Amino acid sequence: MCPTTPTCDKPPESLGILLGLVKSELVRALEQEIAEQGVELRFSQVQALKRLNLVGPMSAGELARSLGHDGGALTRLLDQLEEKGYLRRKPDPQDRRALRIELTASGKSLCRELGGCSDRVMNAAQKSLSKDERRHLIDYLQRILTTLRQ
Amino acid sequence: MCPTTPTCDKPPESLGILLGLVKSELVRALEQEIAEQGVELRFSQVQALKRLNLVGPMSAGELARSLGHDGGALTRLLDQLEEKGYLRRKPDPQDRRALRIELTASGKSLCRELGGCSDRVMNAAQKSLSKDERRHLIDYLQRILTTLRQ
DNA sequence: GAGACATATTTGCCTTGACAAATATATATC
DNA sequence: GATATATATTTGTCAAGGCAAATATGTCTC
Repeated sequence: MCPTTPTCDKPPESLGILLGLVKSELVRALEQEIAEQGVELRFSQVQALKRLNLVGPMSAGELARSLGHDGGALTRLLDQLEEKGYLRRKPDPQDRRALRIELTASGKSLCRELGGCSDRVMNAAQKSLSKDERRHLIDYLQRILTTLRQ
Repeated sequence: MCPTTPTCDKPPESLGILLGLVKSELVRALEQEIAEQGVELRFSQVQALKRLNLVGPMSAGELARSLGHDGGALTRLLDQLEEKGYLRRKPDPQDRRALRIELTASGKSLCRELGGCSDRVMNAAQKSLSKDERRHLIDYLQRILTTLRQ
């Protein structure tokens, strides 16, 4: 229906671009939902809090890797979230170079509030996909990621 | 094998994060491949050139939309590529507000050189996916994108 | 235990890209 | 055809995040 002829208005996006488009729309949708709850947080900040809430305290490096951020970016993300009182940096008793990042009571309660928010957005976004298709999507992406990282 | 218990080291990524991780690895891989060809271009610049090469001259707005960029970002992208001599801005004869962006001879020949580069990277990345799975992946992503844009 | 090397975090610098305001032109309405 | 509104591009401003250097600490080898 849309062959790659020069006359075709919308040739299929390359995978790289498509991924970027979907991600930025997801970010936009989630940030809007968050804002409607009266909370002032960006996508990455929400993801960091969710991660900490899900797996518990961890080092800055671990958190950076799981969010796909560089160390420098994470330092600044932590600054913002600590400033807002949602988490705190504690020294790691085993390793004096490292930090143990943990949610404050306020951070945990925010995560409870925000809990459904993110699920709602993700569900709405994947409305047209069946349960199986959603699983496959995640699976394909994880396989590509694994390949790219060798 | 990896239930969402607090003791699990690597709970599944959220879709939003996973998309970002895959995209940034793809970008990194492509930029490295490009650099190895001795060409100094970033991911977005390559995508813009490929797009122009594929569908022919178009307005700045069209190009921006197909790359998922804002107008301002596109102006600066065009500045860089025009500076390097790969494209030129011509006035649109039908609409004096608009531009007609077209590749120069140098831009076209660069695209020929780069042609296989991007395919190689994408193929390597999707090595573990079958033809059908690759088609499904694109399909799922496009459906999500359509949903998000209402 | 001294030196060499690896790792965790922070900081500085820089590029990319979003958003909004400005400008120019097109289109529609009266 | 004058006015209002919509669209195309450019520019200013800003925040996010990548990379590299700096610092502190851990680990390994002799």
